[in-house]
Amino acid sequence: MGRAPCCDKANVKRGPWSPDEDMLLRNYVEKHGTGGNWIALPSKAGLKRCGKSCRLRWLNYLRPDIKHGGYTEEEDNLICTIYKNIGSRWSVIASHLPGRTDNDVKNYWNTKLKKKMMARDQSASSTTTTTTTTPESSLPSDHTTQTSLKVEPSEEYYSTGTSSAGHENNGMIGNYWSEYGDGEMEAMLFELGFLRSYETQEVGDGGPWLPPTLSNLWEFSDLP
DNA sequence: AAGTTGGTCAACCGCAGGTGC
DNA sequence: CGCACCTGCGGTTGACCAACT
Repeated sequence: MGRAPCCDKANVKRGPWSPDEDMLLRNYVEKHGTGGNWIALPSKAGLKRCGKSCRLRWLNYLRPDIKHGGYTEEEDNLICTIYKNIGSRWSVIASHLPGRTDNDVKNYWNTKLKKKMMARDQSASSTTTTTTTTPESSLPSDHTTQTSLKVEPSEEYYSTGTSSAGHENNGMIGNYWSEYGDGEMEAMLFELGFLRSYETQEVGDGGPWLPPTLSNLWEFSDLP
């Protein structure tokens, strides 16, 4: 005996959502919230849909803060950098892009960004300039082409805030620091142009890890 | 004009993991 | 501890549309 299906497939509507269905779902969630139970939500909202379908529709399309399309160069590079560090963990990648969903990021990567980055990698490999001492294994493969990849760091990255790891210098950066390994984080920061130079620091036994190159971060006011 | 091909994106599927009983 | 239920996730599918032949 297998697991019971999440819904009665014969009695739920499938396929594209109609404007009426969208309105029902939006109205219900805005008025009552999800109640932490997507399975029961469709019947309460008057929808003949599977709970999973409702959840997906809300998260990927109806949420008020959703952005569609219009990816910036900065977002492209951030997606690429994180992807090369952690792979296809779309929910993690999307969590670093305000207003973007995992589905959206995944689609964008598969349809556009992958090709774009492959083309960029190819052109990078055809050039022979190598300007850093960064370990190849821990960096995006196109890290050597800083000029073509250069991202203009934004105020957002430098927004004030205190990370759980005590990297009080940055809001977003601190969040990343608490999520990724120190080496990876440093590599990513260098990639994005936040570090003056990339150099690792040995961490002594027992001692608390200190952001080795926090002083190495460009101040927002004196970014190169 | 009709058929074909390729790109895009919303939606579905099935699995893994978390949680409560 | 084992089971059932639920959510979240990543991979995949399929409908739609535009460009091309």
